[in-house]
Amino acid sequence: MEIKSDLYLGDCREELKKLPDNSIDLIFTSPPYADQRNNTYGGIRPDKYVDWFLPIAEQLLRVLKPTGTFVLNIKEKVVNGERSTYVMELIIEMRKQGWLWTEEFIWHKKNSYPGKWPNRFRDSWERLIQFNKDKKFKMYQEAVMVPMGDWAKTRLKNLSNTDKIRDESKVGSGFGKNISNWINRDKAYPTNVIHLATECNNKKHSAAFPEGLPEWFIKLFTKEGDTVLDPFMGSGTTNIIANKMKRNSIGIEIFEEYYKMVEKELIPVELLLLDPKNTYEKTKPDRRITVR
Amino acid sequence: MEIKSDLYLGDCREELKKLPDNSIDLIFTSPPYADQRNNTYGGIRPDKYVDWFLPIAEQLLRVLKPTGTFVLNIKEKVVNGERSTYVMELIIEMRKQGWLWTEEFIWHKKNSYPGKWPNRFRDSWERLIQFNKDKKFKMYQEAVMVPMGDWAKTRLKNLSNTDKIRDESKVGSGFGKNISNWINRDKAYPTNVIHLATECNNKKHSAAFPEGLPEWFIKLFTKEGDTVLDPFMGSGTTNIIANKMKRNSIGIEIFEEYYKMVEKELIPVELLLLDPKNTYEKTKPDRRITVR
DNA sequence: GTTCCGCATGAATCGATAG
DNA sequence: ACTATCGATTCATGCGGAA
Repeated sequence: MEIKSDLYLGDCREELKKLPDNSIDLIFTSPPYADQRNNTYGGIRPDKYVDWFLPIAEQLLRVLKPTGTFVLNIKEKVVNGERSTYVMELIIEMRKQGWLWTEEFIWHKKNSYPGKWPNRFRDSWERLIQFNKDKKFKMYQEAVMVPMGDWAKTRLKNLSNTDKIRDESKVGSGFGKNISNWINRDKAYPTNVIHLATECNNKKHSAAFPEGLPEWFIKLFTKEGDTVLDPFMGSGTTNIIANKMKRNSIGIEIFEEYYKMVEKELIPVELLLLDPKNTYEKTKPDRRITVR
Repeated sequence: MEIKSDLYLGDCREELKKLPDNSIDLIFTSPPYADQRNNTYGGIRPDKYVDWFLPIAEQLLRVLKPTGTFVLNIKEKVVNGERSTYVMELIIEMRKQGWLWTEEFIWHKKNSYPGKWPNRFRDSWERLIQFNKDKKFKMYQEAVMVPMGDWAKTRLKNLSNTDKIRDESKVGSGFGKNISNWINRDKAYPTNVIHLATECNNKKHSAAFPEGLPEWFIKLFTKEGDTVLDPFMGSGTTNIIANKMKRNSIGIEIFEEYYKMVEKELIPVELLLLDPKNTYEKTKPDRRITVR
């Protein structure tokens, strides 16, 4: 199977128009938050945020397949001691465009930014808002099942390495055959709370979110050969992970430096995928998501 | 110190009018969620929820002290495959009444209700929305501190050079007050994500939330002798915990059976408090909150 | 080779100071 | 009065060098 990654350099308000209707299976993106990342999209003011995002949301609605899903990672900032309301207003307005607000997942960031203030604690969670075009969307729940209970974990630890390799060589289809007989009873469906630490220490690419985050949603909402879009590509975490998981990916980035960086990283990944010996699972077994 | 608990039997839309202005330090409540508890508040439909709640919110704004806090425990239900928007609309409308939306805490329910749906996972979190009347409200952060992570113990023994450098570069006067913050510190401030299991095995009453939840917020926003209000008392968890923590409490309940049940439970608590040997801390040391 | 330990830093937020 | 800039605060994580 040939996996493609298409990158666009430019403002997604324009670049999105180049994509055909009903062509995307999953949109996973983290737009610049209000007054954040001022160097790229010019620091959108909280009170202008909804107006700025709505035309983009309309394009996203057009390019998404009816069975597809849009996952929006966002969090409102504090202004003048209060949380801004632009995220809630955005959800209400996007519903008027025709989006269905299916669910809100919580990303719990265990290592949230430190600080002490007289009137508030550290903010350690972000929203992952799931939108759909249609009530009938595709969801592969089995792909993100997690081991149940502690004893299951210890037994997994005691498995031989060969068992682990065989296990992990079957991505998307759950666990490997040889242990599936007894592990099957001990898998549970996850919840709508996702525990992941931020990667604040990665020197190569300091991404807004850890790889595990797009990985989880790509597993849940797409299968191999599907197409993933990130209109605010940034350091390209979504696209790189999508490619490693054998999904086609489309990325749009306004900032040339980021664009070229991602381009450079995606080429080796593609060469790697062409070699049948080098699968994502064998070379990077440690990339498995840790969701509790 | 004499601790009182006043219970009102009736509809809080009427009963709240009996309370004086600016008299409450903390309102902690979990109102009937839309389309539930049909026997009491008549099963408020999601599309009528905001209209139903706003007059109550106005009364709450009136009775709350300017330094007080209102914590609203709520979660929107799924209607027709979509999350309802009434909670978001409520926040937006309450701000127009004069409420400040200070923060949104997440209650992560570790043992959420099991279940499986084709297009959705278990819902394991609820909103705890903090409203205030004024930017200057009272908050006793030290009361809810949690044990620090492991690294801190070793770091406290021999402060790293980084801390000294960071300190000196900013303060200039060497390690003075900054270091003293770290000495003798084995606790850290919590975040805005609260981990508590739901109480699934409480035989007497099926409360909307575990005792630890009101306990945490009572610790955080009140001191002994303050007054806590729950206008939707239900099984009285908030009031009973408040009394055990030596806070005055006011509860309003529309359903007589609940009202009498709470009344019966509160009397023994008050007798207990009159005996100087029986303090909350001595008799119930295990009630301390477990938040991670 | 493990394990241990030092180290840098992150979608943050507040209050004071300056224009 | 209202906005822009700046310093101070503080904890979990993963890396790399040391034991």
